[in-house]
Amino acid sequence: MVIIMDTPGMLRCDDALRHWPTDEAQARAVQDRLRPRVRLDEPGPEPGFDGTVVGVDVAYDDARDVVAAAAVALDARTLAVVDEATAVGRISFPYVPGLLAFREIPTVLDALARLARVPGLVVCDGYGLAHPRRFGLASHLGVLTGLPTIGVAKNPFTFRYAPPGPDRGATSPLLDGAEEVGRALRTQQGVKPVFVSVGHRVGLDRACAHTLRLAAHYRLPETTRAADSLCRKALASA
DNA sequence: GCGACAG
DNA sequence: ATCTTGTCGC
Repeated sequence: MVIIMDTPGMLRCDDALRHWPTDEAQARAVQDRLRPRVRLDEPGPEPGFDGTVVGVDVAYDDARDVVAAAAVALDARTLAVVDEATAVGRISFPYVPGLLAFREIPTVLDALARLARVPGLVVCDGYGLAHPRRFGLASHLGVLTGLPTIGVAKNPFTFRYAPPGPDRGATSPLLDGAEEVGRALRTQQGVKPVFVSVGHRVGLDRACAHTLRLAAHYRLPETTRAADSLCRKALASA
């Protein structure tokens, strides 16, 4: 069912899924066990690299207990859509702040595995390092797949920030106390910033550069807009 | 104990 | 995330 591409540093995703936690205590233990495998020492692919940037997103129908995920691949140079894939499944975990990954990742892995090419970068809805235990959705997905990942969130979660300057590209630190866990990034003039954090194998500067480049026309990156639209369609026809 | 809380 | 109409503005 889940066939993940051959990536350096990847984990046995099928094992991870077989031992998927069923309660919050188990889930937190999984995060604590996997967190040391996050790699924060790589700059990550440079904007315009030769490969694909893949956006992933998930939509839910709690009444039917159905979840649909989408993965949309854009050419990193032209930002043209070159591939897309979807997957549907059962809801595997409730929404608990701090444990979002356990709700989203199984179906996202299914969708990712149906892409024709290995992504060069995966853009997630949500957070990576900016997480109570420094292991958000983007970091978790990165560690399981071995792929470079970043998180782009629409809300500051529990973190603090001063509003970035008014111009497109302005940033300000996203803070957990005194620690910078990500950045608020103004992607368009006159709109609320988005909140960028690193997931796995990507530095914060490049994470922001990719996000800004992907958000040339709207507040949110094209990757997440495309994935959001596709997973809703997949849910409607599931 | 109470409120806050990615999606 | 999701429930949901019209409406203000470019």
